[in-house]
Amino acid sequence: MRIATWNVNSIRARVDRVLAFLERQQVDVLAMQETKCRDDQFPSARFEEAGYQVAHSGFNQWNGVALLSRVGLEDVQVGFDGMPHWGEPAAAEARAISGVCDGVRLWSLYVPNGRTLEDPHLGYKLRWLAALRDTAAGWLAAAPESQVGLLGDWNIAPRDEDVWDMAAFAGKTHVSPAEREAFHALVDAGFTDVVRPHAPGPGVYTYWDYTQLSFPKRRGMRIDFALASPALVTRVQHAVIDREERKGKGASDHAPVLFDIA
DNA sequence: ATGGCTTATCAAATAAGA
Repeated sequence: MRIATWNVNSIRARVDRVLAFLERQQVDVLAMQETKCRDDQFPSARFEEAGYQVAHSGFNQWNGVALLSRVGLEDVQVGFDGMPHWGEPAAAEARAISGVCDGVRLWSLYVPNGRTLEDPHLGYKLRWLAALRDTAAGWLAAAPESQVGLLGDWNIAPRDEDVWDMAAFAGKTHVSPAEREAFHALVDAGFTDVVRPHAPGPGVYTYWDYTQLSFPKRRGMRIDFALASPALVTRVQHAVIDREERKGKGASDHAPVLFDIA
């Protein structure tokens, strides 16, 4: 089974490209982030025609997460227990959706950005990650053999080599100790990055800013990850970051991240 | 060096991304 995660940065602007990607890479399950639309605007029919079941959560033009599966999509859940709220009035955002695909519970996660180190959004980001850790740790405590994948845009560069130049990120989010600790708390809870061993750095990224010719200059960030529970890790055979999808007209600023399980 | 692209939105500036 081939599983992928991709921040598509608007599904309506990218649907043809996503369909071509699914065909080219023969993807069985795709977790998408930043669909940037409401449920009624999501192009479900296009994916159903291609043989995929669809689950989407989107409330407005911000955020939005989805799952596509051609190997079954059962017990869909929107949000996770204890997921923090944001905004005025405070409400749950469309940043988490999951379903069971051929026995594996896969999550599509869009971790809050954080914006700046002084912004309240950073506290929201850290609370969101802490709540995810607590809830996900509970799943493994209750069922240690459960197969769970936490896939998505984490908006964190866990290592210095995960950004093109640490000096350029001095005083910025995504590389702060607090954010990195929040990421490692998930790892410590039993969720392993299944892609890095197959796509080691330095210089290996999943995101490149649209501005300043970042992509051709190879100035990127590794911020999209697929983390797997212990029972799922043992099934992983291969993984790759599809850099080709960042090329050309109409590309998302993120590249898809794929892995195969036996 | 200033957010220098890209997307969405009550459609022209603004918010958000990271």
